[in-house]
Amino acid sequence: MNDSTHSLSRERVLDAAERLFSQRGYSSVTLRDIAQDLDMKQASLYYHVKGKEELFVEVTERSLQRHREGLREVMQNEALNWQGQLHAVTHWLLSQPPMNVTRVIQSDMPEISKVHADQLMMSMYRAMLMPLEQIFMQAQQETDLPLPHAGLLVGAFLSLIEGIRNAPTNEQYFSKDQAADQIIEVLIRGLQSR
Amino acid sequence: MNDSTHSLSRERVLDAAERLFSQRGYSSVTLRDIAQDLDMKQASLYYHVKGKEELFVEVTERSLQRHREGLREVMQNEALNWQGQLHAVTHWLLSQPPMNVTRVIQSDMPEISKVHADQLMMSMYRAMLMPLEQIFMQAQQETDLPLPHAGLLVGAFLSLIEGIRNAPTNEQYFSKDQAADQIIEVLIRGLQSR
DNA sequence: GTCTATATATAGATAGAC
DNA sequence: GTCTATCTATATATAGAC
Repeated sequence: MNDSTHSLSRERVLDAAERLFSQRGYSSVTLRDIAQDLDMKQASLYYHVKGKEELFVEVTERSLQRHREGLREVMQNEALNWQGQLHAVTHWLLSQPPMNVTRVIQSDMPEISKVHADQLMMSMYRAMLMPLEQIFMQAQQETDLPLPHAGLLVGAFLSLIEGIRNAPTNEQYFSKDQAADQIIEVLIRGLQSR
Repeated sequence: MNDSTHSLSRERVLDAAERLFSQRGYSSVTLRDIAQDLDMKQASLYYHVKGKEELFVEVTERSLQRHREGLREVMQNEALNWQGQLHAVTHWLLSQPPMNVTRVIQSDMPEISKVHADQLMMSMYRAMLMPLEQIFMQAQQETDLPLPHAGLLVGAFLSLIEGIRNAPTNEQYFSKDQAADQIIEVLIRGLQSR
């Protein structure tokens, strides 16, 4: 899509970069970290990519396109009600390398050029915020409670996902997906008794 | 508490460092950024602090102690029910520079020494996770719904706070506190009609 | 307490051999 | 495609004048 060569080793570079960037953020990850992860030398990466910023933009863009497609599919798969969609997209998001919207916006974006930052913001909106808004707009229509604006709910929901990701697995017998289901049920039904 | 001198200019250094670190994270912020913010030269910072890592640890520790004290106060102020406490601690957290637990753990901690990381993890638990767990344990007792483990709820709640912080203020006429109240009400009552 | 100057370390990037 | 060697830029850190 972006570059010419689609060799296998290039894919490996992108995969490693995406995993590291998405875990620790743009400025925390060095090209040497990525190379080391691949048992390569830092300079060898330059055969595959133009530079660090271009690498970050490409893997983030690639991840966002995958999110766009993945969310679309999981949302239209069997006409679920919005509650079911909420569970489904949660599981799908947790199956992916973390797309920590908060950190990307607050820490990563300021480190790259404005052109690239604007581009990623646009993609992020189209790939994640727009699709998820649809779910909450459905909820708006069905409920008789006064709900916050859908955009606000989407931001809150995406934060929740990242919170679940580093939930303490120590003291419990639950998988991430089970923990996620429990949290999503709270989001749907509330903490309070009826 | 930590160092000897408590001059006014030292406090200004710590304040600037805390604000920048808490906004953009450890590795994104350079000592030059902090110095520039204070109209100083980078080298001048070394009169006040031993180094970047020590500066980060000190301001993070200072912030956590403030959180410990602030949360304690706001929670015992007038015996609120847990719903009221949830709103109160939310407002208090939003009045502070962001303590983005997710980013601190995932991005900042790996950049510092294990000793310092362990120290901060401990303080973070005592200052934030423990006090907030009490609120959710109250909720557990009152509700007849099967709720997730309190630790999981705390993690989700703290993520929510950070999500609210960078909520889009563009298209709405609401303040952060109003947006927060709306989200917390969803957490309490749920999205779904009763 | 802050400065200039500089040392040292590290990161991104390039050149060229293989 | 990957390597070694190296350049350049930037960041942390130190020395010493004022």
